[in-house]
Amino acid sequence: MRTHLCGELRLAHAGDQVTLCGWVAHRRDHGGVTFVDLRDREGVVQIVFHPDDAPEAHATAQELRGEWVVRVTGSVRERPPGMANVDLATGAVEVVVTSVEVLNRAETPPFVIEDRIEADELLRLEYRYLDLRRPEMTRALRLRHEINRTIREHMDPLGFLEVETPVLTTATPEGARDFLVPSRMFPGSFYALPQSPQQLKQLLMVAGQDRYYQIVRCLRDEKPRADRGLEFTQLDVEMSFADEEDIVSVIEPLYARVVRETQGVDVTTPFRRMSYDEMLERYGSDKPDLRYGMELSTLTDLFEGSGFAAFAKVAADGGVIKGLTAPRGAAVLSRKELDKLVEDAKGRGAAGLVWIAVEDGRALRSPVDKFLSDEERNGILDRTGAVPGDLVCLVGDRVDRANVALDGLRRDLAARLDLISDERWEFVWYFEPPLFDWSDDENKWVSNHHPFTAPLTDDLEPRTAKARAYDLILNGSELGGGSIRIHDPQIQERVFEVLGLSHEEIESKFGHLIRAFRYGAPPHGGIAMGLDRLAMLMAGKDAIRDVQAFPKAQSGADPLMGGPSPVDPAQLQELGIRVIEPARSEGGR
RNA sequence: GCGCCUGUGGAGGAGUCCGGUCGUCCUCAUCGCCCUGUCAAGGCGAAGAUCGCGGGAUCGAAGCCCGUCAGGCGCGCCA
Repeated sequence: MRTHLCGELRLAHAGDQVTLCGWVAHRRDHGGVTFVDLRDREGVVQIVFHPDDAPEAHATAQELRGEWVVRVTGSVRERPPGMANVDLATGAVEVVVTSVEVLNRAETPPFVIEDRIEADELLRLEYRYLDLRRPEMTRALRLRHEINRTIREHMDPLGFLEVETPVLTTATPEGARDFLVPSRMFPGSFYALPQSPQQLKQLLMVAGQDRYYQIVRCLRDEKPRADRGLEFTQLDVEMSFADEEDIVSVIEPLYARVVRETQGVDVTTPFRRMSYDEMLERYGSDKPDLRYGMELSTLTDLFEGSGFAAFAKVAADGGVIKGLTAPRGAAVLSRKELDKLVEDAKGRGAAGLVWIAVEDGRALRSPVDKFLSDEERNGILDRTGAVPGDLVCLVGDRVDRANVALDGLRRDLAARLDLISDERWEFVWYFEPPLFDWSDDENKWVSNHHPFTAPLTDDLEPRTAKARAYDLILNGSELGGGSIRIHDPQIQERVFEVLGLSHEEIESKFGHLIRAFRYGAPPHGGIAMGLDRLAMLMAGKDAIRDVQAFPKAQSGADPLMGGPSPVDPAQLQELGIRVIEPARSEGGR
């Protein structure tokens, strides 16, 4: 039907006779000569209709409207001198049309199909098939394709087998809320959609499959965010006879390659590494953005018995005084903005925030300056390294709350002070996170990663035990994480003990896995990497929606297909399901 | 579950604090006419809206109050 693609034509094609198919992106009618920008997936090329040379085609060209689908035949020629369009990949040439055929007409689209037009998010989702025609969105789809292709090219020679795991699986009590699928064959019972193929990939290791990977859809029925949806895709990996270094040595070159191929940037390997504790100490976060500095300092000892009562009390009660220094912050931020920082810190749960503007001659300007001794003033300057023009922000609170507040502050200030470079790709691993977390809700210890995560040492004291787990962070986003798994039944038993699980619970929740492990489980470990987020970062976007073909709205609704929707009563009958409250009235969407 | 922001011709925005002169304006799209080298073409003209929805106070509401729906961002939740 066609000989070439619109977007592929170059100077080398000059003189060629071509037939193209595509959508009318723009029509420029000069009364005589008429130009049309013809678009397909590969790009846009200018086609020219001359009234004298091809009167019939030119007449048809007058009728053409935006998004009509046409097929044209003509010859490629170099554009006349001075007429080239350097902004267009095909801009050196144009196609002189001899005949044109309208394959389909189109209604006027609800928004212009152009990158620079920012239509309403909802409208874009409703008409996703039009939104995806925009070159920017086409690029996003291609980016995902390239990432997937790169993964397969990387994993195959390393001996990884791509194995599919079921979509209909079993509800797990741990972790996120499951999406449930009612069973017709077993009325009253439900399948669950996978939150991840965690247990299945471990079973594949027991099955002797050695190295497994899968690009797999996972689903979690939790409130979506800009960087996390109800369904998402992960690169799931599991390796037998593997330790941390084996996992890292598979993932690092892959991610370096993705950055090289999609950004044209060489990132250095090995990636930076930090212990979880060090990361929290230095950045107040388990996913710090290392494209800029502003590391946190701890000043607790400086305020023991201080004249500044608020900090003295925090220090006495076992809290911490931590802070960061915003370069040029005092020079740039207004008083109003400084007050906003305090409000934001409170909004993040901290008791408050103290800002200290450093002025010339080591003088300080701060609401609390009058409470500080000279020793404290000098201590602050020395410990933080602040120089005139800088802004020092201090938070005194329980260590977790201080970290949360300062992490948020650090991110906000970096953006406000323009410290973030779009061209830097700062990977960092953390290792040795806590094995357990205390759950206030359940009033017991729970697994930080999951119950099969191997402890770092014999220490299983929940307050201090560390895990053989790891996370990879890029530019302040968590890309993924995993762990070395327990293969020793006795250690597994002790972990279950800490988690307060009875033998009955263990049997009902994890019986199949435990049983499998009795038949010769190899030492193994793995990792799961979020691909939506990776694509989002590589595309320079703020939301994973922008790198998904058909995303849902934040409510979980699907504006394109109209789901979720009520179903026919007969369908419910068959499943043995009665709806208690009608989900939502008609037209409520 | 909670907090914040948004909703105005087909699209994006201004107008909303401080009610009357506002269904007023800008950019794009649409329709018509003109134009033989533009490329976000240009010129002239036209059409297009119960200001998300419901209620309330007011002589009077796009604007104020209450409720509600939808979208976005965040907290809780979730790796």
